[in-house]
Amino acid sequence: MELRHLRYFIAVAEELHFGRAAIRLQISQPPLSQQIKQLETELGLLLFSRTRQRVDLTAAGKSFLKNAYSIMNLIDQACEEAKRVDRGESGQLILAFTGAIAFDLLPTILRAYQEVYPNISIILKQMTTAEQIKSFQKNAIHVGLVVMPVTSESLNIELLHEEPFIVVLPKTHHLAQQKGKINLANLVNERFIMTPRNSGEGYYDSIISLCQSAGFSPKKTQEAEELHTVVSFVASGMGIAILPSSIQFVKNDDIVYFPLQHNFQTYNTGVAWSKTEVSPVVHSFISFLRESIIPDCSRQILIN
Amino acid sequence: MELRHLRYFIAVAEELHFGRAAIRLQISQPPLSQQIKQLETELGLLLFSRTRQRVDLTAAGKSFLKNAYSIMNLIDQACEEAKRVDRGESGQLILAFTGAIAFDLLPTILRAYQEVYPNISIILKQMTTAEQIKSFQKNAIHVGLVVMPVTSESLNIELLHEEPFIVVLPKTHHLAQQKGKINLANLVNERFIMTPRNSGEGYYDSIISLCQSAGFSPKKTQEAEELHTVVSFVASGMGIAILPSSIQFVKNDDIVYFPLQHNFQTYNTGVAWSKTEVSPVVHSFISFLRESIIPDCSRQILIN
DNA sequence: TAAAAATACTCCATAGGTATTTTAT
DNA sequence: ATAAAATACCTATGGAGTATTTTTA
Repeated sequence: MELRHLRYFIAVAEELHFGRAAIRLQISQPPLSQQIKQLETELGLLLFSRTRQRVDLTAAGKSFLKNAYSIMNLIDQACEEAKRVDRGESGQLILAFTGAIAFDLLPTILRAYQEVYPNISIILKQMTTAEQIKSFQKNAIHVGLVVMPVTSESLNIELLHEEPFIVVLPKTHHLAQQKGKINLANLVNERFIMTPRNSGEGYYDSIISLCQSAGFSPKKTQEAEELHTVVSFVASGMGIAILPSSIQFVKNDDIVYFPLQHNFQTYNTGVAWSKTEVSPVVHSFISFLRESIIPDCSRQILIN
Repeated sequence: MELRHLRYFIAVAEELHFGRAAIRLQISQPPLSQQIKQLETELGLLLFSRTRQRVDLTAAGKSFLKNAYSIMNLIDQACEEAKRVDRGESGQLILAFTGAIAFDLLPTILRAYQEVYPNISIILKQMTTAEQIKSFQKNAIHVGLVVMPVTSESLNIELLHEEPFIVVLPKTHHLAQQKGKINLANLVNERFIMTPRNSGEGYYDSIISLCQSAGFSPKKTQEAEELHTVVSFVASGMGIAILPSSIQFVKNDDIVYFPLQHNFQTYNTGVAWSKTEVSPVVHSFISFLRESIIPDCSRQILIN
C-alpha cells in the first residue's frame, strides 16, 4: 500500500464517482479504477459496491475511510511537528541554573521565552556551576546558566548578565548603622562566609580578588553551597558576605545590605552550551537570549 | 510523500546506517539515499546528520520517527478494522424487538451473541411488529425480531422461536380455581384483552383463529399496545387474555396462568431483515441466529 | 586511507494515458 | 441506448540498479 492508494480512495469515497474523482485527482479514470482495485485486493475486501447507477461505500469502506482521514491528518501533523522542531519552536530544553539567579534573572528569562516559544517544554535543574560542567559531559543538560568565568574546551560560554557586588552584614554588626557605601578595607578583620571553591570558581575567585585589591586576604569561616544559605548564615551572626546585588530579593529582617566603594568588579552570569550541540531548540534559545535578554541586562540591579 | 518514504526512513532511523538499512529493505544503497533525500527535500529539513563515522537522527528526525511509527500502526489498524467489518465481526447493529421477547428470548440472544462478537455494538429499539416494518422502509433498523406471520416483499423473514399460548386469568376469576388445562370453548363468554391489529397482525390473527377453531369469536374489550400492558389489564379484572407462555416472566400476584387444551397453534417470533441488506454485520448476525439460537428454541417454555 | 554516503547513468517496472469493452439500467 | 466502470494495451515517469566519486575521520 502507498499513500497514493489512500488519496485515491478518499477522492472516490467523497465523490462516489470514479470519473469525477479522477478529474479531481488530475488523472484519467482507468488508472484510478486500477489503483482502487489494487487496494481492495491487498485488503482482501471490497471498499465500494459498484452499480451503474451509483458507487457506494461498503461497511468496510466506511470504516476504512474514517481511518484514512486519521492517517492523512497524522501525516500532516508529523510534517508540521518536524518543521517546528527543526525551527527550534517545539521540543524539550533541559536548562540548568545556579541558585543565585532563581529570584530575578531566571523568571525574567522563562517568562519572556515561553511567550515566544509556547511549544517548548523547559525542564529546570538547579545546580552549581561545577555540577553543570559535569552534567554537560554526561549530556544531561542542554543549556546551563553559570557563574563566570568558566573555561572549558567543549563549551560555548557567553556573558548573559552582570551585576555589582554588595556587602551583607548582620543587623547587629557595628558597621550596620552607617549610611552610604562601605569601604572594602574596613572589612579586613571580618570573617567571610563563602561558597566552596569546588562548587564554582567564578564567585569564589571574585571575592578573593576583590579583597586582594583592598590589600587583604579574607578570613574564611563557615562555607555554604548556595548563596541564599550564605545569607542565612550572615543573619545568624556567623560572619559577613559579599554577594551579587540580586540577593536582595531574598528578604531577611536580620541583615542589611550596603554598596561597595570603588568596586568595578561585577558578578557575572553566563550561558553555556556544548560546542557539539545540534539541537535547534538550543540554538533558538541562545539566539533568544542574545536578542531579548542580554540587551536588557545593561540595566543593573542597584541598592535603592 | 509516499509510504515508501516512511518505510525507508524508519529502516534508516533504526539501523542508523544507509547500507544496512538498504540490505534490510532489499534494495541497493543509492536509491535509499535518494528516497531519503526526497523526503528531506519535501519536508524542507534534514532528518539525519551524516558523517562518515555515523548517521544520526536530528531533533526533527526523532520527532518524525515517533510520528512515523504512529502512522504505520494506524495503517495496520485501519486494515485490520476494515477486515473485521468485512467479516461482520465489528460494527454497529440496530436491532428492533417486540416487548414480548424482552424477558427471555432477547437477553438469551444478546448474551450469546456478544460473547462471540464482542466488537459489535448493538443498538436496541423496542417497537411493535408494525412499527418495525415501517422502520425497515426508512432504513432505520438493520434487523427486527417480529411476531409472525409477516408478509413483506422487501424483507427476509425466518422463524426464530415458537412457544405455546396460555390463558391468563385474574385470580378472582371463577375458572381460576381449577387444576390442569383450560378448554378454550369455556371462554366463549369472556371479554378478551388484545393488542390492536394495526400494531401487528400475527398475534391478533392467531387469537382470532384460535377462538374460531373453538367455535366462537372473542368478545373484545380494552386494547393495549404491549403484552405486559395486557397482563396489567387482566390483573385489574378488565378481562382475560391468551398470551405467549413467556409472558410468565412478568410476575404478577393478581393473575393465574393456565395451559390450553387441544392447542397446536404457537406464538411465533421471527427475525426480519431487508432483502437489499449488504452489511456483513447483519448477515453474520442472521447466521449466528440460525446456528446458535434457532436450534435451541425447539425447547419450548411451558407452565411448570 | 578506507568506509560510507552521494552522485551519475542506465534500465525497467509500473503508474498513467488512450481506446475499447462490459455492465446495468 | 447510455452512462459509467472495467479491461486491454501502450507510453513514459521515476524507482532501483551499477559504477563511480566525494567526503571525513
